[in-house]
Amino acid sequence: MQRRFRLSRSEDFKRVRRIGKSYAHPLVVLVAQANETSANVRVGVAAGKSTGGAVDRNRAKRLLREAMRPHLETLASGWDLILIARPALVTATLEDTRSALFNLLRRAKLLPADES
RNA sequence: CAGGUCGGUUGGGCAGUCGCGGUUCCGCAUUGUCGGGAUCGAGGAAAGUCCGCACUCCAUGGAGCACGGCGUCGGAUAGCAACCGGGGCGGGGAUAGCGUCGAGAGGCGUGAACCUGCCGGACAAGGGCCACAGAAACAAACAGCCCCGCAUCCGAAAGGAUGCCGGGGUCAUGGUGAAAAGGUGGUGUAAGAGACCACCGGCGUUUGCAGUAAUGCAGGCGGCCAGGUAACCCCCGCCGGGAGCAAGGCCAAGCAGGGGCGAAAUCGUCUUCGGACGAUGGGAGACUGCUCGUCUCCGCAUAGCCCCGGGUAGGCUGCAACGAGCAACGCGGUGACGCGUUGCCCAGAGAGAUGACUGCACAGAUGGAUCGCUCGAAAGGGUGUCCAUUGGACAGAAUGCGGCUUAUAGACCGGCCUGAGGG
RNA sequence: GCCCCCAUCGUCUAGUGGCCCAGGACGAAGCCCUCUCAAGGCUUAAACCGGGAUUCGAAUUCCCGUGGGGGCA
Repeated sequence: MQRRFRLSRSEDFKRVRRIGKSYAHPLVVLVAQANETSANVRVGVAAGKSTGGAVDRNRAKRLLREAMRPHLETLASGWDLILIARPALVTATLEDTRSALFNLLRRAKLLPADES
């Protein structure tokens, strides 16, 4: 996932967490907020201390970024998303993460019509 | 070969596809959050932050005190208390092994490699503490033993016995305790005691030998014996200014022009009579606890590099390297480490890059085949081959280095000690 | 990333190296009281974060680790 699709500013994270809508899954939590000023989708990835050590946190974030990658070009633009890793994600495979993320994106009605 | 023990190396390989970050080059009807190429991209602990440095800031890093740290000897280093090699005293190794006694069980003596803890001073001086128990915790007499006196009794006397009696000697014996003025044997004595003697143990001192030294071994002499605790205060010696890359520098933006602290003047010279300069004294601040010393500012209502409050959470730099640099080889050293030659330029993010999938081999583990070799009477064991399943730990750089500590599946290599057999 | 601090029953805490197999309060359990509950009374259980060192003796002193908490642009 290239940097231009990433959410990085601290204030952006705070805004999305405060007023965005959240969707939960045992592996991952999705927080979404519409943002007209942004040209494309921006995604932030987070893993708290409860996820594990530095190795586990990095792996969880990599899995989420890799699972999100195919959706970046097709998703409706103007959305800021945050993906929060849960402890069970450490033992999940890439396929598990993909299906969990697909499930969440559909529930948030972010997928284009032909994919859903 | 068996058993024990210690150290070192490694920390997964190859290929393909997709993806991420840095550097650099090229391209463009599209100069961008563009496209393409080349190249580089985690560790031995990157971790804990326990020590030590580099570097930066505190104007300079000055003296003394306070405070803190360290403390056997020698070495290594830019530096370190922690690293390396020795020494001493403990604990383990040790139900090893060896010797000896024994029918045996086992007893006694001695006990390697190696691991591990501690290390100035308690005789240079001083203070404190040592609960409970115990008579007494650094000096002491509870019981006991012994002597003398007195009283009573027995006795003709000599003398003997007894004592809620008195005075003294003594620590051998008893009990307490973690610890009670060396141990054994003798001499000695009223009873005893290093009071004296022999041997042993310990301390001090001295000579010789070995060693750079700590120290060890052997001998002589001496008082004959001095409790423990300094990871309690303390004394002696040595070392240390403080903070830390969120240090620090630059730019942009933003909030403000808020509150607190706050002194004392005197004299001289010049004067255009407003004042200026100098000296003494004072105040604020810096040197991060105090004093001195040094420096900056102020001068009668304000200065201040002071304190509080308020604001910013963006970018560039520090910061990605010619360095206490890395690799290979050689030499010196037991080793920490040093020297030389050659080659190399080797991660640099910023919500934080090194991953995913597939295939192929390879260590290893488990199960099976009962096929081969081998040990065995057998049960069974060892090893090879084939098949299946499984399968690679701990863990992620954030200014950089040296050491330590902690976590770590396995694989490979080597040293030392003890024992057995063979040459 | 860097720098500090803390750890004692379930919770909050006290505790000069020995008087501590660690005291108190709340809570818990049992009993008494009451027609029942509450209150009250009595009783009981329950802890020094782990390991090593110093010491005759460690919750306390020293070292190493573990787990929490806080501050710094």
